[in-house]
Amino acid sequence: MKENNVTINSIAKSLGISVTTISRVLNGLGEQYRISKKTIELVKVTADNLNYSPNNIAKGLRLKKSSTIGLIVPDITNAWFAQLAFGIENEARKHHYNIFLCNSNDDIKVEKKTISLLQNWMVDGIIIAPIGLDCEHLVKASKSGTPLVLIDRFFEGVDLPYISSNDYEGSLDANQYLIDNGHKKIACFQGIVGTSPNKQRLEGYKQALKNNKIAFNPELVMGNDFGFNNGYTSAKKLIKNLAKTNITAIFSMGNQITLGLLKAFKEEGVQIPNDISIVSFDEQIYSDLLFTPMSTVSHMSENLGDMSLKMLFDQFDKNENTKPKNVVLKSKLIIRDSVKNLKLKN
Amino acid sequence: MKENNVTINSIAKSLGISVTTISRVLNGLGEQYRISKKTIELVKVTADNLNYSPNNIAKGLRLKKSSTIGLIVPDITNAWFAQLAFGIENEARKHHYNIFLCNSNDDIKVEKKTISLLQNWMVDGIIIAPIGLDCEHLVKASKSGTPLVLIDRFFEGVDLPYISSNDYEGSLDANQYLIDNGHKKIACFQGIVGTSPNKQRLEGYKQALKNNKIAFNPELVMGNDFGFNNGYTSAKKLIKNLAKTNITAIFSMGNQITLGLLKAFKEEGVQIPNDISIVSFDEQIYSDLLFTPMSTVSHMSENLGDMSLKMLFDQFDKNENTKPKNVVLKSKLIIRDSVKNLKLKN
DNA sequence: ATGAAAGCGCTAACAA
DNA sequence: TTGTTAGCGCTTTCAT
Repeated sequence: MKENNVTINSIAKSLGISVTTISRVLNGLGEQYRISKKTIELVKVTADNLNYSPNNIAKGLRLKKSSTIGLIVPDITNAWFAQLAFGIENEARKHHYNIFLCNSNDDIKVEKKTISLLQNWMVDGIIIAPIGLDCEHLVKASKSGTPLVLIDRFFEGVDLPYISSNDYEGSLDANQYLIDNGHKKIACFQGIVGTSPNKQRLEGYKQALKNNKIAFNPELVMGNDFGFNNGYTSAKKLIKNLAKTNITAIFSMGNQITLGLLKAFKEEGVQIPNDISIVSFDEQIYSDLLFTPMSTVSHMSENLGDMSLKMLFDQFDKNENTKPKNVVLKSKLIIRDSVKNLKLKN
Repeated sequence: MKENNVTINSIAKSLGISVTTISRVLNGLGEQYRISKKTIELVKVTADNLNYSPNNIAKGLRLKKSSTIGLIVPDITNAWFAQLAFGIENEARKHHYNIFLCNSNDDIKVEKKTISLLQNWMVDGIIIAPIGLDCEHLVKASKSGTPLVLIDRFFEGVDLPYISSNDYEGSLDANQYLIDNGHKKIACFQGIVGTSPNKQRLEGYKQALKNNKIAFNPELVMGNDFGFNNGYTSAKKLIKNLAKTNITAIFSMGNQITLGLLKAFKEEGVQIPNDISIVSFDEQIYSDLLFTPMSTVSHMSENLGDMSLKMLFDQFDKNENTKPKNVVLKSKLIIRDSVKNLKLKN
């Protein structure tokens, strides 16, 4: 903690002027209160000389406003969330807001704790990519006066403003694309079971099968984590039984999963797309540069930061009749070389 | 801002007990002050029922301690810093500290502003990956009572504790490796000129040349940014004159630069390592999975978060004679397939 | 075993 | 044009 004892109080004393005047001048309210130019100048100069800087904590206590926004993501290491955080932080700074960064680690307990921690910090609002297993604590937070914006995931039938990716559609498209290329036995490498994006993506997978009259086989759905290791171990298992199972394609629900999976395939000499086809969620800057250019579902938006922050600020005005409109990001299938067309003879 | 009006004051009133007692009980000091078990129980239960949660801002003002740490990185989107942030945040949470995340965008002005902003927030300390162009403001901050830990970069002859990567050695190794493989005309794709890692890596490059009696040619050093686009455009330029210049290898100073460069080469059909060899700074989880497995300089440590936080906490104790020891992360050359051995006939 | 009161640094209603 | 003062919610010294 900085040990700068220069306060408006100390300035006031040393100048023989009241704190009010100091406060006013330093907040640019000198004109408004018709404080004499002499005084204004004097205050400004001495504040400068003494290297005064306001104590935001005291300000926050007084104003009941912290100029701080909480950002909760599952994992800042995930490029998608890093980009989100970057956008938000940059935009927030322009508005003189600070960002509390918190990782929930996709752990609902951590998420709940974090929410209340942030509330104790009197954050002016929270932007959160929720785990999605539960939303009671979110509703409670919102009701108790902490504006919320959900990002990436939302809750059906719950009145919390959100910016969501169209996970369902993205998944549907990806799997339809696989099916269009003649794939019928498609393994599904999933993330954390029960989380909202996982549910949506699984729904899309199932629906695509259904639309094409392919029976859903729960044994083809594997894994329970969005991380690299999950992809790696699942892939190793899959490779063992590849001949038996006749699986010809994989639908991967996350970029980290996909990397793990690629690593395993590389180690085992499995060729993509010759031996197995892949479509993966999450377009990345390197998707095109992998040893097999990856077909991906992209669901990023450049101005995600602006958008989410704006949705939050809109709530600050408390104008009940201007509820922020929810946003659904379009997802887009980017086709590259990781899927083999089984309908073509080769 | 949460509008929870439950304060120790309101509890005190409703219970007809003094705030002092409430405060003591709620801070677990009941025993110590020999408050009767009845009262303790009563206070705890009502606090719970009323859903009381302490106002950290008020606490901070009183205690002159914010339980908050500022983290300044150039760009959270860069995987290296994301990993750092993840580690720090996780560790900080265990100690009930919050993290203010700030991107400096490699802009020294932003860095300076951010430092003073964080100081106004009374952060208990700052962990920063400084731009490296200047350190006056850092020294000032440190002297004024805000403990600092520099990460990734440091300043020679300046008494600020740091955890640094051994950029110089890493660069020296990488370039020696290229030279050992018969490369003499090595282009250097650099990041932001003047920043500390860039300087160090450039030094390593120069030294490697010198050690092998190869003249340094400033025209071979190109670019001025750690981003993707810089790699891309520099590579495009380089390709145009590839035949003329006889450049056989590239030393890239950052992973994002390398991705841009790969993109350009892919577009232009330039083969790696046949047409040109590459060694890149920054090992990434996908380095092995690129269309040409990339030889990289790795300089990450798993427990970077713990370490940097610990260095900060050590300073809190203000025990002057236990100054934290600086740490230099070993850099390690990881050899893959992106360098051609020119000494072998093919 | 419990409480009164001061004060952290700031803002703003009210006064003059 | 400037100042007095109360109070944001909390901790802690000093009293009892």
